[in-house]
Amino acid sequence: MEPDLFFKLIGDQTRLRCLALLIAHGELCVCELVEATGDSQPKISRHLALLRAGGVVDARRQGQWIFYHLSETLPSWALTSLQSAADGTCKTAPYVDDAKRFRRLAEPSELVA
Amino acid sequence: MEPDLFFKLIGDQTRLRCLALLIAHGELCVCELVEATGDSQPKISRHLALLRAGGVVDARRQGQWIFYHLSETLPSWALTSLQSAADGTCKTAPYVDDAKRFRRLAEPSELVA
DNA sequence: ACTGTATATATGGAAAAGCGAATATATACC
DNA sequence: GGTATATATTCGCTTTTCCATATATACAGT
Repeated sequence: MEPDLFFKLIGDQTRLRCLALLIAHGELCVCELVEATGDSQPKISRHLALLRAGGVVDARRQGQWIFYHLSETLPSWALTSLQSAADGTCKTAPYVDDAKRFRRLAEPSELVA
Repeated sequence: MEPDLFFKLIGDQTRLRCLALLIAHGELCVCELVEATGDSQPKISRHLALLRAGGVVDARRQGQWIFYHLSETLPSWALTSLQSAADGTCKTAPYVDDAKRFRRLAEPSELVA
């Protein structure tokens, strides 16, 4: 894991939005990220593929869905950076709006469950 | 300070090499960074200008030299990220070699001083 | 004022990254 | 099998990024 490549991967708003959501919620499928961000599905998918190729996230298929989560093999400095990034985004647009949008989407199913 | 722009700035090897040296030594002039990295002066200067424009570093002129240091106004999440970046680079090429080269350059003048 | 050193900027070109639109693949359900 | 949903990939295009080279500016010493 090359530090400059790691930070280059992190240094994109679309990817950072996805990562912020993944950090907050642990594991999300593509369609949840698509709905939370309001971005197109191919766009999100493409950025997730980059994050996965770079070893930042990992994916798990469950039926129709593919769930993404932070890679377990991230070095500690990378994890710390991601946590700092989350601190930096947690009160900033558009990340806050993503979180709100996601909560609105999640609530109904949470109530059912 | 937009998180994605901050990380994009950090996500470049040349800039990360300069930042690693600045974090380790507090304040350095351009020519020291040029010699420690072995990169060309215009290249280093341009990247420093980007870092300064982005509010990551600040500069202070002293006679002929311009000394660069981390900006004092960096939000804490950015500082934490930079420290993590330093952790990630401190044992990796080419950052380690930069540090060695800098130490070789600094030693003689240290002895004089 | 003139020269040398330190630093900055401008130019031009190559490589990479980004996007939308369309298409392809994989799984689920009937 | 056939249709619907979830996800991935490809294509053509535009924008950005990075570099090397050349040039400009600022200060120091003489």
